[in-house]
Amino acid sequence: MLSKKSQYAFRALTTLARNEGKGPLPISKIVKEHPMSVKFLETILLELRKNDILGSKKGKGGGYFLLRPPEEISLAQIIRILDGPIAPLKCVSLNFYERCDDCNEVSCGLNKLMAEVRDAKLKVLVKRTLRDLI
Amino acid sequence: MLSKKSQYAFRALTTLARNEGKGPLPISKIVKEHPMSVKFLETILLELRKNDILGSKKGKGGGYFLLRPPEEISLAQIIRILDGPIAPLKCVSLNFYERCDDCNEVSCGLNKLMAEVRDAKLKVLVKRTLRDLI
DNA sequence: CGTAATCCTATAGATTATGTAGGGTTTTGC
DNA sequence: GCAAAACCCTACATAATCTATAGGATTACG
Repeated sequence: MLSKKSQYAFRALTTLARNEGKGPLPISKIVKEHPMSVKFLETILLELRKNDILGSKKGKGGGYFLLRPPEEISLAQIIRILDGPIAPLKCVSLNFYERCDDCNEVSCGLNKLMAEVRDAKLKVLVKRTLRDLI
Repeated sequence: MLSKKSQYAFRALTTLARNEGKGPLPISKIVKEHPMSVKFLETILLELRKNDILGSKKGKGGGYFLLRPPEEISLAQIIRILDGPIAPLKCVSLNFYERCDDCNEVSCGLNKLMAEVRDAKLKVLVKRTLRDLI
């Protein structure tokens, strides 16, 4: 399940994508379109900025903007930043791999199947971008 | 991410699937193959029994057994019982649907994409069964 | 009857998700 | 310059969920 963080992020990113090329958009404007806690959204956008999805401009007339065109920002990138692994198990995660110590022959059977699930999800989440969200 | 509950369940179910047709298998035997908390596994197997995945026999010589052959028990069934929805959003869930009140044109764009993700996951999770785990 | 097993429910403890608080810093426009 | 607008930062509060434990009650076999 997508966290609220990711859901809110996608709403804000939709607005930012629509605003592409029109300069920075302040949080106040985003919240006007999608009612939610300003402070909470602030922390989310900050996280996206630190992960090079968004740029920002301070001061009057400032705000947030996409660093790349919407079609170059996949849903997978956003979800990984805000929710972590897309794979159902860490031991088959591409970006958050962790060895599973209790991985005997059995859970390894599960591994293979969960890698299939991971690939199925990724096929959609990598192909689909913010452009598809507009 | 799969919960520990589901992971433990799959281990136990693997053992039970291997034991198919050989009568009930007590928890003590399962835990011998997969070291874990007996009590925790107990609550998990109970849940699977209440959801018609497992049958049980009480008393001496009792234990748990599959109610259907392994190839008729999909991973999706187990995950839904123990972890809930497979869809990334309740509002596109087939088995756990809930209306999302804040579903304007934007989150609905997300809806469609998340339904794609759901279908991609289901394609694997419905096709794959306990038989594939053995 | 004694032992082995499941059945049941409550709750404890840990972790994560969600949101809030309270300021600090930078920039702009007058 | 200075005030307002906006982002920046971090800690904390609260709630929910996950994980696991406890302690018995019930049933069945020999």
